[in-house]
Amino acid sequence: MDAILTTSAEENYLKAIFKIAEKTDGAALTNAIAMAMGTSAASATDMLKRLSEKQLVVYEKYRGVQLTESGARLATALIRKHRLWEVFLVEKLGFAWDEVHEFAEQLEHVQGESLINRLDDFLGQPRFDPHGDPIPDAQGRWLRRPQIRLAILPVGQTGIVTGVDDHSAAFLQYLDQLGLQIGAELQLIERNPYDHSMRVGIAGMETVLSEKVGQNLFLREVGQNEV
Amino acid sequence: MDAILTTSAEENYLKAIFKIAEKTDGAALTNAIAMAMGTSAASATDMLKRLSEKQLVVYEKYRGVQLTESGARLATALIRKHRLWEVFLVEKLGFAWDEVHEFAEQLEHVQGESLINRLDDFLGQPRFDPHGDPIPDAQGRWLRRPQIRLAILPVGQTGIVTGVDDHSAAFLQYLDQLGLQIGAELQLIERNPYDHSMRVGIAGMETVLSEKVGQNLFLREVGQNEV
DNA sequence: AAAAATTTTTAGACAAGTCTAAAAATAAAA
DNA sequence: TTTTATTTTTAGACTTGTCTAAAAATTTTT
Repeated sequence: MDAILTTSAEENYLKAIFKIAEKTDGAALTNAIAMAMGTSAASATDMLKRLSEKQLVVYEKYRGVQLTESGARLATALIRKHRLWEVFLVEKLGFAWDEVHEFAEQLEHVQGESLINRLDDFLGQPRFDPHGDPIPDAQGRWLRRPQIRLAILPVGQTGIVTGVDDHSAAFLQYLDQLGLQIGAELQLIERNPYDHSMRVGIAGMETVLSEKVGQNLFLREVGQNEV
Repeated sequence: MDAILTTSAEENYLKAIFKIAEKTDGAALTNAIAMAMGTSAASATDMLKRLSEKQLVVYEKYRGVQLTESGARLATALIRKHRLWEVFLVEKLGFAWDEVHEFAEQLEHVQGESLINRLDDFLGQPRFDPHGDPIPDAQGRWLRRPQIRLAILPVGQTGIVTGVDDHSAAFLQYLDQLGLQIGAELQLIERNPYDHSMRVGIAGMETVLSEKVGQNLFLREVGQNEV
């Protein structure tokens, strides 16, 4: 409950650990963390010890770390801040969804509970950010939506774009160009058995998307169409 | 013209130097800087050397520093950011004018030209912050308004509150309580020759204000009233 | 199960920003 | 003008976060 003092660097590590732990079974290995942070394994080891001293992770030599409850709470709060600032940047300041990440990386470290809660209210308590990622509420709870990658959508199915897995500017700009913003409708007409590329319909137009695009695009299924 | 990389600490020193230089004749002594920063003179000396290496100040041993053109430009940009964020916090998030300083201290260090310019547009390019301080534009130009301290306002004169010199929460809250927000009208009825306290009219009510309050309150004179 | 490859940790170093204590320079007072 | 007081600088140390190189532990391969 008492506020633990953390530096920006510590917070960034916590966030990286949180995201790694999400994909694995809760543990994060030193090398994976170093990779995610773009630092050396030696630096990561140093930081893991520091985080361990602050009781934000449980660290076991050669076994990596696991977030403690307060560590996870902190990471979640950080993600909340990041995503709310992204909503602000897009909705209020008019930035494109591929321009906001770096700013949000900085803004998420601004300290002060009341600031982020007031921002949340100002924005109308959005539950998803401009990339479709869920925003935890003040208690750290988030909504999960049923969504499926385009890559595994059944042929003939129609879906609404709900999010992306790849957040790179290059991918987001490509989606913009295709008219595939969040909320756009897409129909999967045919999947090529050779390279798994897909013929799709977007706003009445037909295009072909690579498997890579399919792997990085999330949809909500909305209905079956005859093939 | 090329962007000089600065740390938050360096930026804070630049801001402090700028404010000291405003009050003196352009030079800032080591001790004054240390005092403003709440650090030791030794630490300040270290930093002055660093800023000098980056060509942000001209440093002369035992003589203090003077901002270079790029140093002054950076300090001005920082003040612009601080004050624009304060406007955002008060106008958009609904904070009181005594609550925003600490947040703005953090927000002013968020890097990125486009962010602050878009924020400026979003806010309607305000020329004054919630405390009445002028906000430099993107070119570093600011408006100067004719204003006078209540302490030297002639008796019988009416004024509109335009700003404060003391930005402490205690003072700002006291002003709130008196109904003395920016834009409020105040009439100086009488000045006590013994302690220079003042009998004033605010919104039809009479109160007595100390000289200290008078020293920290700025007004625009709007008219003569018979005594 | 031993050898090879990989991962992780330790050791030692560096930069930024801070500190205290002592030395040096400047300014003020006698 | 000499002494005293003040200001400023230097010297040495500490913390955070980083690095490289080498050592140690673990995992994988044979």
